[in-house]
Amino acid sequence: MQVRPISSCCDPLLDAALDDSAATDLAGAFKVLADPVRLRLLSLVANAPEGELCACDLPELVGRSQPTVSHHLKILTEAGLLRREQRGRWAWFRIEPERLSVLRDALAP
Amino acid sequence: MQVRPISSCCDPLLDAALDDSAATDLAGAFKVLADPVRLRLLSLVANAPEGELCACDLPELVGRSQPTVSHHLKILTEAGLLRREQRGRWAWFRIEPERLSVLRDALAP
DNA sequence: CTCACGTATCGATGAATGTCGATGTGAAAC
DNA sequence: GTTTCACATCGACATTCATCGATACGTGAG
Repeated sequence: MQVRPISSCCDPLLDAALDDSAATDLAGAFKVLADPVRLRLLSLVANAPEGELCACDLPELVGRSQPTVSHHLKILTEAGLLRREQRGRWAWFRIEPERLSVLRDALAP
Repeated sequence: MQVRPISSCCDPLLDAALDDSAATDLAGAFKVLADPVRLRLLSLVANAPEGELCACDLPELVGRSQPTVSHHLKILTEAGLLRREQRGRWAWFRIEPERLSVLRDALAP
């Protein structure tokens, strides 16, 4: 999946008609959230004890193989929804909550 | 695409970890918004002069064939985001704005 | 009843995407 | 240097989906 960082692209949906390019950008952002495994990864990291989670625990938590989890983590990170930090041999992830507010604003009335 | 009416399925993403079934429901809702043509249809209807738009005008407005537009309108209607009203030979569409707030709440902090 | 027209459905097709086994990469431990 | 381990990338496959031409459906007009 081609992923661009989620960024403010447009007025709220109900306030102004989208042009073609803004619609493509916004649809791309929603596509990142349109997968159950990615939503679970996001919510697991967001609700982790210290606000962060080791990638090593995620395949078992979401019931998918290690390559599949790695694939989804890359998409979430490239979208800017997760921040990756390497510690020794392990990768730790945190939520970047501001990115979600961009999408929330696009749905605002 | 298999579409279910968008309905509240879960606490906000950042407040509680999603279980498998809630994640599937929420992902399905975001899938409806994950297409640029559907987003343009939504915003065109939402910003129409009288709050409603005739399906007959939409293929030209979004640059897609009549069957394609009909397909997307069905998905949006089944998701509950649009309301369809038949008038004679024409179909008119209005926004159902409450459905968007379900998704906005799922992204709330 | 028949025709005209707006819309929905069907069938086919090409493109995108989720998935996983196999393998590559890079860093720490010995 | 070699081994081990965590993670990323690759290649292949099956599935899903957007798209459109052809056609069916349904409603109002004549």
